[in-house]
Formats: sequence, C-alpha cells, structure tokens
Amino acid sequence: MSNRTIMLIDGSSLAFRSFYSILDIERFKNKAGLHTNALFSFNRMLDNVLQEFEPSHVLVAFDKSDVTFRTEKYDHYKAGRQKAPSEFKEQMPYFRVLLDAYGIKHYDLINYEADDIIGTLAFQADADDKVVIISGDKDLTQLASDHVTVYITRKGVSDLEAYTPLVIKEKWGITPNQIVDMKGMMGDSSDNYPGITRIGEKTAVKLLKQFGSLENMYDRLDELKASKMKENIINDKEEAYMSKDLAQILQDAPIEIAMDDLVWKEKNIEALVDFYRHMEFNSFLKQIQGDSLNVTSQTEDDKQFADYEIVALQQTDEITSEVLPDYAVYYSETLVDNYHIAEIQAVAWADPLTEKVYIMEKDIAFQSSIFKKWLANPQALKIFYDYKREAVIASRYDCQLEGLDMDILIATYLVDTHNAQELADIVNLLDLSVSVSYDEAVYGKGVKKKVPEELGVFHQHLAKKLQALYLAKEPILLKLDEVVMTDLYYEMELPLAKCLAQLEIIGVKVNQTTLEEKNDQVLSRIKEMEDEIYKMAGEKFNINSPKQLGVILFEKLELPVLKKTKTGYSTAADVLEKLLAKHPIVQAILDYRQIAKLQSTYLAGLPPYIKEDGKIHSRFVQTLTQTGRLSSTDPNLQNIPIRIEEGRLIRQAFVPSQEDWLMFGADYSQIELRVLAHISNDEHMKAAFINGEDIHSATAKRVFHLPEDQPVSADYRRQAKAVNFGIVYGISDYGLSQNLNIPRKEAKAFIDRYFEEFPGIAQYMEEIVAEAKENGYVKTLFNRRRYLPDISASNFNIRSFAERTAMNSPIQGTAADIIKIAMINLQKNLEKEGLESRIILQVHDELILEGPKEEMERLTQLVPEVMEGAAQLSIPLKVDCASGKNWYELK
DNA sequence: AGACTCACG
DNA sequence: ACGTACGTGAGTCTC
Repeated sequence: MSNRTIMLIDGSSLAFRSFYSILDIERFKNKAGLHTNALFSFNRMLDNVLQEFEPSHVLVAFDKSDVTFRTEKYDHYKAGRQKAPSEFKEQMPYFRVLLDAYGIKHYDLINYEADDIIGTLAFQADADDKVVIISGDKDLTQLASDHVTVYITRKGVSDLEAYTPLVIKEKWGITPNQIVDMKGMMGDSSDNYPGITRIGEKTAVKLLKQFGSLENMYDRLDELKASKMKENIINDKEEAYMSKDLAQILQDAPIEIAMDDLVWKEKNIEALVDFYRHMEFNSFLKQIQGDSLNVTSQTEDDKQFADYEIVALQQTDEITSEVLPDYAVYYSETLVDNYHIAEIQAVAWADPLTEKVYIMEKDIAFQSSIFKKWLANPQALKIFYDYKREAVIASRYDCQLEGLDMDILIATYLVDTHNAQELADIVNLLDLSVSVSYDEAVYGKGVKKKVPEELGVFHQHLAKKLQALYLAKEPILLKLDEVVMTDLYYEMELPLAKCLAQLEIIGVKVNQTTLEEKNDQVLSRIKEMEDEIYKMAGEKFNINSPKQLGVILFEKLELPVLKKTKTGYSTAADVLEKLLAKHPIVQAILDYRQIAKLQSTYLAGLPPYIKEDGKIHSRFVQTLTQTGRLSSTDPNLQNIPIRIEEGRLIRQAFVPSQEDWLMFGADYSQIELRVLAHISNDEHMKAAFINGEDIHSATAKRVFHLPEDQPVSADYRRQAKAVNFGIVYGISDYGLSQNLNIPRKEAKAFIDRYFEEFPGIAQYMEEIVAEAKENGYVKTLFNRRRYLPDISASNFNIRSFAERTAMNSPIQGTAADIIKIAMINLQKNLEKEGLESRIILQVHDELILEGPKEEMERLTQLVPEVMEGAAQLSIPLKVDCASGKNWYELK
C-alpha cells in the first residue's frame, strides 16, 4: 500500500498569477532594484501548499518557450497574448533559485508545455497514490480522477478550489475527460484557438449531455434539428477537432525524469536564508529563523553559536575593572518597546578585543558602583544600538550613561529610513558574518512573549547581538560616508540623541486632578449627547461605530451618500459637514465625536501614563519618520489639542515640575514656507519674508491681484493660506479643491496663478521631481536623504504620490533639521549660562521649556536668538515666544 | 490585525 | 482618464 502524495505544480501559470496577485509592485523591490512581488507571492503559496498537503513527491513544471508542438499544429496557438511585463520577466530566473533552495525538483521540456509534463507524470502515478495538481489554468481539470485532484487558484494564488470528478460533474454536468470535448466546441480565447462559432460553455455542455463526445456528435449530426447552430457545427468541423486536439493534455510526453526524482525531503535552510536576504523577504526570514532555531536547539548546530565567549556574571563583586573594557559594546534587553517602564531582562556588554560577552541580571549589575562609574565614564567608549534607550534605562538606576562612540540604530536609519526595524535587520543590511535571530523567533510574540526557558539560548541571542553591533560599526560608517551623511550623523543626530535622552528623562509634569475633573464633567455631557442623538435617530446604537452610524444616517434617515470607504459609507467629519443642513442629527454627531475624542484619547488616555513622580515620560522616537521629524509615543505629546478651545483647555493640566517655575514656549513662525522661499530662491516669496509681511496676505495680494495698499479680507487670506499649504504638500488641483470645497477648475486656476506669481517655486517643483528621478532620492539642506523608489513607477497614482513626496520632503525635512540644531544649541547655551531651565517637549516647530520664573526674562532673549540662528538662510527665521503657569497659557 | 476616524505639526 | 493633499499616533470597532 503506497502512501505517496505527489504534488505537481504548474509553475508557469502560478508564477504569472503570483505576479498579478500583488499589484503594488513598487513596494516589492530589493536594493538591487529587482521587483520581487511574484517571488514573494509564489513563496507564500508554496509554503501554504507544502504545509497543507505534506507531499512526499513534488515537481514544479515550467513552459520551456513559446514554440511547442501545438504551435506547429496551429500557428495562431497562444498568439496575440500580451507580452509579460518586464517587471515579471526579470523575476523569472529566480523561481528556479527559490525552488532549489526548497529542495524541490523543477523541470521543463523543449516543445512541450508545463501541462504536458504534469499530465504525463499524473498518468504514471499508481492508483493508490494521491496526486495533487495545482495551477491557475482550468484546462488541467481534465486530469481529475478518483486519485487525482486538481486545485485551481481562485483569486490571488493562495485561495484554492478543488476539482474532483464529482465537483466537475456538479459544476458542468460532465466528466473530466469530456472537458477536452467542451474546449473543442467552445474554443479558448486566451490560448487563441477557435472552436465552433457561437458555441460557448452552456451549449457545449448541452451537446455533450446529448452526444457524449465531439466524435459522436459529428457521427450523429442528423439528430440535430436544422438551425443556424447546426450549420456552424458542420462548417467548423475542422476547427472543432483541431481545438479538441490542442486542448488535450499529453500523458506521454518524452520526459526524462521519473517519479523517483521528485522525492521531496527538506528545505535547504541556508540557501533559503540567502535567498530571502537577497530578496529582502524579512517576514519569511523571521519565520525560517524561528523554525531553524527550534530545530537546532535539539540538534545543537554549531552555526547557531556566537563567536564570543559568554561569561555569565552572577554576583556584584564579579564586576572588576578586568571585565570593564575601555572600548565596549553595550546592550540591555527588554521585551517591550517602552523603555521607561520595561522590565530589564539582562544587561550585557562585550569586549571586542578579548571577544568576551558579559551578561548579568539588572539588579546585580546596577548594584555595582564600579559598573555605574564605568557607564558614566566618558573615556570608556561604547557602541550602542540605541543610546537614548540605554541612557533612559541607566537613569532608572540613577546612573549616567556617557562614552557614546556609536549609535548603530541612528546610523542605519540615516542610511535608509526603512531599515531600522530591529537589530537582526542590520545584519542583513550590512551582510555581516554573524547571524542574529529575530526577537520574535527567540522570545515569541503576543501574550506568550518571554525569555526562553533555556538560559543558554537567551545568552546566545544576546551574544550575537553584541557581536553584530561591533561588526556593524565600520561598514555602517563607510555607508554613511558614501551617502554623505557623516556630518549629519556626528553633528546633528548623535548630539540630539543625548539631548532627547535628557528631555525624556526629565519628562513633563501633568496634573492628574485637573484631567480627572475635566473627565467627570465631560462624561456627563457625553451621556446627554448620546441621549439626544438616540432620540433623533429613534433608536439606540453605537455612535462610535462607523458601520452602525452609516446605517442610521444613510439608510434610516436616507441622507445622501457623498463618499464611500472601502467597507461602506464614509462618516468622516468633512462628509458630515456637507450634510449639516439635511438633518440636525449631523451637528449632534459632530459635537459628540469631538468630545468623545477628547475624553478617550486625552482625559482618560493620559492619566495612566503619569508615573509616581507625577510626570509623563513620552518617547521621542528619532529613527522613525521618513522626513527627519521626531515622533512621540506612549503617549503622543505632539498632538495635544489646540485648535478648538474646548480641547485646548487640556493643556492646563501640563504644568511646571517645581514650585515657582513657569512654562516657556517658543515656536517658529512659518518655518516651512521660509524654508521653501530659501531653497526655491523665489524672489517674490523671499521679499515677503524679508519685508516682514504676513505671508498669506502677501500671497493673496499676488494671486488675487488685490491692491497693494489695502488690507486683505479674511476670506482671501484663508484661501491663500490653503494654497500655501498645498504648495508645501506638493500641490494638486484635486487636493486643493477638496480642502477649499471649491470646483477643481477654480483650484487649478489658483495654482496656475500662484505659479505665475511665484515662478521660482514653480521651477523648484519641476527641478526637485527631476532630481528625484535622476538620483532616486531627494535631500534636505543638511543632506538628509529620502529615497523615492516609486518616482518612476508606471502606475499614475503611485508615481504621483512619490512626486508630491519629492516636493514636500526637502521642505519638511529641512525644517526638522533646523529645530534639531536649535535644540542642541539651546541645551548647550542653557548649560553654559548655568540656567536651570530645560527643554521638555518638541512639537515639530516649537519647543516647550520649564524653568524658574526668574529665568523667563533671559529665556525670552536667548531662546528666539538660538532658534533663529540655527540656520543661516537667505531670509530671516522668526520665532514667537511666551511664558505662563501652564502649557495653555503659552499663547 | 486592519479599517476608520481624528488629534497635532 | 487615473483619483490624492505632506508627516505622525491612538482609540474604537470589527473580523
């Protein structure tokens, strides 16, 4: 009794389908510029079917060339097919590489199609073999039998539909071997053979039920009533027989492989890892490293071990100067991102000279005063993965962290903003000679995330991380040099990391009682608003559910549907605003949403973040945004309400951390437009700034031809402001029309007028897009790069998006650079002058400080001076500032 | 986990 | 014709 499962895959068909299953092809591109979408999708499909069917034998068959015995029979066979796109063709050779790594046999045969190879092997299988055929082409269903099941991809490539003789019977009412008769009658437009004129699937099936086969039909033609159809059948006899012949899959192709060649044993992990690295398939990498780790923890594969010797220190007194080198790699492990609160799983450092890794429990390490002194010693240089994170962690043990030699995370981020995911990625990026597992593979994920039971596995993982960090240093510095960001790294990002560490450690004091009182008030109001809305709707429902809300508004109350989302009706604020006049419930919902947002995100959302010191310590992430801005998380302190008074009051809860101290705020006025004026060198815009004009009014005067000497109306100014914003974002007439709620034509006229009046800006927009196309990236004044692989995409939307990004990124990025410089310089100056005041928040174009009230006068001088002097542009930078008892008062 | 909505610059 | 403003993070619902 055989228990063989033979899997025969139509490689050509599935490769092609894989390509079209991922349409966003520009996202799938490796560093070498190779598209990888088809390979990615094919790999996923392959994984799925191998897992599902657990085959003992596998073959992937490919078509050899366009010319086959079928084209000899009929030279239009498969003619007129669209040529495969080049993005697909370039991936073709790699399918075989992938299959080799999987240890899977692949085969093609001159003059024959993949179908024929599959048909021949399926025929060779024994009756007690289980044969699984996988293809995107329904023609193969003719091979179905009691032991052969044909799986056809439904949509994409992972959704398979099984065709057994029974299914075929139910679907078409015919047997598998009648499928060729059906194809003979109906032809095939994609393979380009004709069949009988005006006979399709329905008629073919009807005729087959009557006659059983094509041959029988022609033998018994007199059973058919005279009709146009009968005429066609008679006239197209030759075509019908030829079409049937073409549809017939061979079961005796002269293949030179035998069933025994198809035996599948296992994947070649090393080859697959290489392949995934080259293709940058990180998710598969993670998966396979997870798999192989599980395997090797049993087989004790040498390759899994670090080169560094692991020294697990157990007691505080084992820390001596012997184990604390002058030059080290330092890393502490946490299982969650928020390092302000994360439990420290271990502290580890390595001496690259002796190739030793020291690993300790945190409590034991931080009890050692010699260890703490070493951390605080600026002469003891250290390579970090994320200095700021380590500095914050050290500060939790009242310890300074000095000796910042290198921050691998920051350097990697600068080289390419997309790469800085986790430490293991850096190994792939730089092709280092050590393999670091992904954290997920070692620690697991979700609720099961934990340090492995086997301490050895954990220590190996740490040792490899440290080794990788050391090995990464030189290559990443070289890369930084190649991309001309060495200065940016040393002069801006490294000093900023220190600055941010301090700022995060200090935190911001938040008055919990203030938030709680406001929360109580708001909660009762929300109740009232709910009741009001239920009354107007005539029923209770979940107002927070866009789905339920959509049903109420657009079905029950029959309001017009102006915009839809992927999944249903849009109930976004801009849509609701257009429906205000139709029903009073709309206003009530808008009001409710506003308050509900304040309540959930801020009034209820912030208090859990307040620590015992009465402060919130957010993380200002330095290595995330594509433009060079910071981002703030846990919680986000860069989006505290301000635009609407009701929300703005929340800022009253943000207060100085000490008595007799005040808050101090300073913000750049129009920094992005000033940057634009500088880099575009547009005379008119520069003049407006140099003359100290209100930029939106000045723009309005030009664009709308208003008199020079009269004040600009509020409405003109509002429109000009919207155009200015649009310009910064990489304008489109559609976007502007949406924003201003005006016809697209008018928006286009505005933009045309704008470019006439500011020709330097028009020129900048053109040139920056050309530059992006030429180089593949754009850069800020300080050489920060953003790569734009989509800039030459064939898809209009994808390309347009990249073009707008090309216009916006140098502007947003340069502004980000400038405030970073300002922060560094300001902190230096505060220190130099011996002031107690300190920066506690950054919100993209503003800095918030706190300090003794006696220092406010000095800050009013110093802060604008430093911020305005951060960059020397061809126009002045302008900073407004204020002080007050809380954040709310800084206006 | 992904979609939607909305807070900020 | 295509159908979108640039950059973020978080709460909520739904599957």
